[in-house]
Amino acid sequence: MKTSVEIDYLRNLQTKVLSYNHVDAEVLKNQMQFYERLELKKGETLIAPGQFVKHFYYVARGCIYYYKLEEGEQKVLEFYTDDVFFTDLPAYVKETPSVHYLKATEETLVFAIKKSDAENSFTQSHQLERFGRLSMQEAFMKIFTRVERLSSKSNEERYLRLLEKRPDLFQRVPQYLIASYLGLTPVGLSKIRKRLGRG
Amino acid sequence: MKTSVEIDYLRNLQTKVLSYNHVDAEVLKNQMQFYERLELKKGETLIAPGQFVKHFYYVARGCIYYYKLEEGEQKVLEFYTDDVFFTDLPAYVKETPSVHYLKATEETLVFAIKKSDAENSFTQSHQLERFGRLSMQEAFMKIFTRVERLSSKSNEERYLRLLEKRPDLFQRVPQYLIASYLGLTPVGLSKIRKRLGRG
DNA sequence: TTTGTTTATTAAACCAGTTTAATGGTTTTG
DNA sequence: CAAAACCATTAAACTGGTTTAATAAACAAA
Repeated sequence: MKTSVEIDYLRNLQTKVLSYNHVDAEVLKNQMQFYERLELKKGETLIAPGQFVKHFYYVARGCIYYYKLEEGEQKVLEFYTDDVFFTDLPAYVKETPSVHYLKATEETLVFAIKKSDAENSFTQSHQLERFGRLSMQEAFMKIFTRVERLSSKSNEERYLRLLEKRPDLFQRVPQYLIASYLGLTPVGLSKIRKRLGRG
Repeated sequence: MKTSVEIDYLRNLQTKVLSYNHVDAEVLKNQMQFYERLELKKGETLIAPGQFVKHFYYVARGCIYYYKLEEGEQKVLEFYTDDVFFTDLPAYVKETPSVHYLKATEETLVFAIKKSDAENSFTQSHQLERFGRLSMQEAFMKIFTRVERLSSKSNEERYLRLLEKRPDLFQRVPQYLIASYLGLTPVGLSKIRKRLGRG
């Protein structure tokens, strides 16, 4: 599926960066040149265990899921959908082989910036360095609220919250991946849904 | 308890900052002047629900636990012990009243920097801004591995891991707080310990 | 010292999830 | 279009935790 006139996704990326901190137009424009466009088909893998993670990514459109294989079971850590930054941070930061997968659940457009380019631009621009700090801070806060919910809410409450906060996921992602994300088996999630009358 | 010659905790704090990024001696020395020394007695509260969180903190010595009251139950999110940074980040960032507690489990020494001072120094020094980014990145990675364990390890495995990684906690913190941190009731943790032969 | 308070353990009943397996519906593909 | 692959649901047996309550042990205070 494609709109007749393609959206300017690079512009969205710029807007995203600016939402964290002001960056001079020239610096920002220059920064955009480092981003490489990548189209992923449904089911295509961006990162697999053993690989080094040399890029930071931005999902322009589509959905990437981040998971790990634990005793043959997929354990979903996160879904990255339209207009967010992501990477496999442990491997990216430590420059060790990944133990995770990053895979598209649907046709997905991402932009990728090389680690060396990203780091150079942080060094060259205090504004971009701040963008880096604030975006990392936001990522921390998101995952923090997740830990908070994991430690104080029931599975049922977390299911209901996800249904409310990210209803789109239930359309675009198979239920067994959502179950895994919620820390449940597909059977367990099905029982909860039954109990709630298919809420 | 006190050593005959008091340790220079401010020097430890400087070393901590430098472990993230180089900062010119003069800038760092100047930065230290913003830190206010706070001594907390056992059980003393640093932050309680309803309060605004105007500082970022550093535990020089002792232990602070970070928790929330959920239907009358303490839900422990983290223990901050010697030589780490912490604050109630959601309230600090959003400047809304806290919904958490930060409380000392023992006699604790903390250094506090006002948010306005911290932000000014980030603006004035690119080096400090980078320190901010990298320390936030480290915080993210720590909490990320926690989510990973919560979603793929059993309670028993998480108990054993905590025992291995932070054995000191079991000496200085009551077991029911550790149980809460692990997402268990005190009874549940006791059963696991029994099963493992008081490992 | 004794008394009161806090903490850890145990037991028993219970429950929200798991595991395994079978069924049926839906989507993909040759 | 038919065949194959994938996915959600259900049932039944099971399990690792919870809840509640009682007991014991450790600690603090007077």
